[in-house]
This record gives sequence, structure tokens and C-alpha cells, in this order.
Amino acid sequence: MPAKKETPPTKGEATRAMIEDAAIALFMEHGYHATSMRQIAERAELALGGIYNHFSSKEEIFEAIIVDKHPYQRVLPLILEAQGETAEDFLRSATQIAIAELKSQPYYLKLMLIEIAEFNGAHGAKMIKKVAPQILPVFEKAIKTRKELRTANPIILMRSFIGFVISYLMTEIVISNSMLKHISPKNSMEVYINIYLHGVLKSEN
Amino acid sequence: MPAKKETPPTKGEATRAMIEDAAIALFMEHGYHATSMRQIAERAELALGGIYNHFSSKEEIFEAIIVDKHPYQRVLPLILEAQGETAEDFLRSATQIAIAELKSQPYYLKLMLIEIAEFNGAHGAKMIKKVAPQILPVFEKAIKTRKELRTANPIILMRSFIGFVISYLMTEIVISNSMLKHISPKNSMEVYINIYLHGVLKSEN
DNA sequence: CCTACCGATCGGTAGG
DNA sequence: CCTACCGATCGGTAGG
Repeated sequence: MPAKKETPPTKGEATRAMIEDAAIALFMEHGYHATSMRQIAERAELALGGIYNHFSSKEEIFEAIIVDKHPYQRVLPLILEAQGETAEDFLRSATQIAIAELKSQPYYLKLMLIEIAEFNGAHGAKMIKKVAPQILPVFEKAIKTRKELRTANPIILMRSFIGFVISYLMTEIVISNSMLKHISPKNSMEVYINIYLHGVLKSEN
Repeated sequence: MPAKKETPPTKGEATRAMIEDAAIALFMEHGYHATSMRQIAERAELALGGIYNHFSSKEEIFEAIIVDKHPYQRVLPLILEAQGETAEDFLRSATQIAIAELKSQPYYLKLMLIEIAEFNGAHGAKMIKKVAPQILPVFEKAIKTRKELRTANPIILMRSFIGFVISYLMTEIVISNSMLKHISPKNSMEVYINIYLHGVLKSEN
């Protein structure tokens, strides 16, 4: 029997997906409060009132997006596939994969910033509750099988990993919009990843 | 003769400052688009129309704040004071100072998130143009006087430093709002800083 | 610096 | 799922 995800979407599910996709595009461009339900309706190709058959409010659309569309669903399989021999190989390819993926599909980073900027992180708990149980085991396994890691705490490793990826992407947004773009070295990403892997300091310990 | 900054503020300057402070508090709480000019006026204790004697639009208020109130003005002196013998001492105290300062005065991190989430970074260039020339020399000097650093490029060092501080603060917001708060170790910040200084890997090179 | 106002647009709903 | 509408509120301005 087919997996749940493979069942062909009903008409209602398709409309719901249209609304979510329209909302993502508009939230990315203008943020949450500057996006109107009328804009979402127009982009999703239905009348304003039609949205309310699928979501009871604008905020409900946002919340649905932030828990359903988390990129771990695409990123984790790629990371697990790459693996690599040493912890260095593994983390280098994992950071590269995550950065590349979030760079080519930047919508979720933007949604996270909107979540913090406009909602004070009100939906973060719900998102983490769904996502952390999927991600944490990857880092738990990494710690068990690789002895070369500085910390044995999977939460800290996960946090440092996600934080590093976010910091790279955010600083890149600011830099590419500024004069620093022209004086930044070409291999910034490589150097930046090396800093994450080995620290800013050359010395050991 | 007194320095420029010491001149007693005129009435107009005081009102302008009242408006900026009111706007900061409201932007922090609700973001930019969810904050109305009427709320700003009320909090600044003048009539709606009065704001337009000082700023010609709501966006002009935001832009003024983001270039004028950058925390480097408070953080840099503290960092320069701390210094420390080795590069490790220096960077450890610098990260601690920056995190402590931005944690106790979280408004600017929030403004930056709003800037990216709601304006697509439109004012970032203007901000960096003012701020980078002040900050970059600190990292240039750090590179010249400390040989133990992994990179000799001041832009990358500055970027990794600012990015690290931001990543710590942002992930902490998400964690402290979620169930992860209770299973995160107490000394997270120390471990997190060590990762920045020495990398996730124990090994040298 | 305030009062009183403008047109536009908002999120949401009733009723079919 | 749409049409037509609600009251509320928005950013901004004229005129003093």
C-alpha cells in the first residue's frame, strides 16, 4: 500500500497548498504585516473570502507554513547521504549542503527572521517540538561515532551547527548589499567553514 | 571647549530623541509595519502631526534609528579596554562583552532582524558605510599584533565575529522559548565561545 | 506643535 | 467558493 504522502492530493489540499505558496512568496518579499489577505488571494487565484475556507486567520497561514515547510525535510536526507569518513569530512559536507540548500531556497531563513521580528518568536516552540526530534538524532549519532568532536552534547552541537549556517547566510545578505562585497575574498565560504571546524585560533586544545 | 556631543540638546533635538526612543520600543515589540505613527506619537507624548516636523515619513524614523543607534558606540570602547594578552584572551573577552551588551540591550538585534525581514536589507548599505570604518581597524590591529589567528583577512575575521555573536543570540531566543531550554547545559555560552575560538574539532591545523 | 480631516486599505464575515 | 459589505485603522496633510 502506498505511503501516506503519496496519496494524490484532494482538491481542497491543492487549494490549501496554493494559498501557502502564495503566502510564502509574499511574506518573503514584504514580511508578514505588510502582506494583505487580498494579495494572498489574488496570487493564489481565488477570492478573498475563499481563503477562509482553509485558514481561519492570516496568522494561521503563517503558523502552518512555519511548521510544515521546514527545510530539514530536504536537507537531512542530503546530509545523511554524504556522511564522510572523519568528523571533519562529515561536518564540512553537512555545512556546505545546508548552506547551498538554504541559499537556493532562501524562503525559510526569511520566515524565521519574520517570526522573530514580527511575532517575537511566538510560534518557535511549536516548530521546534516537531523538528528537533528529527534533527537531534543525527547529531547524537555523529557524537557517538566520531571521537574527534569538542563537545559530547548533541544539543550544543546542533545549536552551533544551525547557528553557524544562519550566521553565514545572514552576514552574507548584509555584505552583498554593501560595499564590503567588493573587498571580500572569493573563498569566504571555505574560510568561514574552516573557522567553524577549527576555530579562529590555529592552536590546538 | 566642549566636545560636540556635550552641547546641551536643543528642544527640537530632545523631541526628536523622544520620537526615536518611542519608535525603538514599539518596533521591538511589534515590528515595523505593525507599529503605527499614532502609537509612536502617543508614546513620545505629542500629537500625530507633530512627528512630521522631525521626520518626513515613518520609514525615515526607522532609517535614522538604524544608522544612529548602532551599538558599536558602546561596545567598541569596552572591547578596546579589555584587550588581553593572547589572541584567545582578547577574542574571548570581546565575544563575552558583545554578547552581554547585546543581551542587556537587545533592541539593535531586533532592529536588524526587522531590517532584513521587512525591508529586505534596504538600509544595510548606509549603516555599514558608517559603521564598518570604525570597527574594521580593531580587527586589522588584532591581526597585526597577534600571530595565532587562522585568517589574516580582517573582513573575514570581523564577519565571523559579528556572525558568531548574532548566531549565539538568535539561537538563544529560539531555545529559551522552547522545550530545549530545560535540557540545555548551564555553561552553553562558555562551550559555544570555545567552539568559535577552537572550532568544533579538537584536532589542530 | 495641534486639530481635524483625507482617501485608501485593512482583516474578517454574512449570505448565498 | 464568490460577492458585497462591515467597522476600524492606516500614513499623511492642510491650515492655523
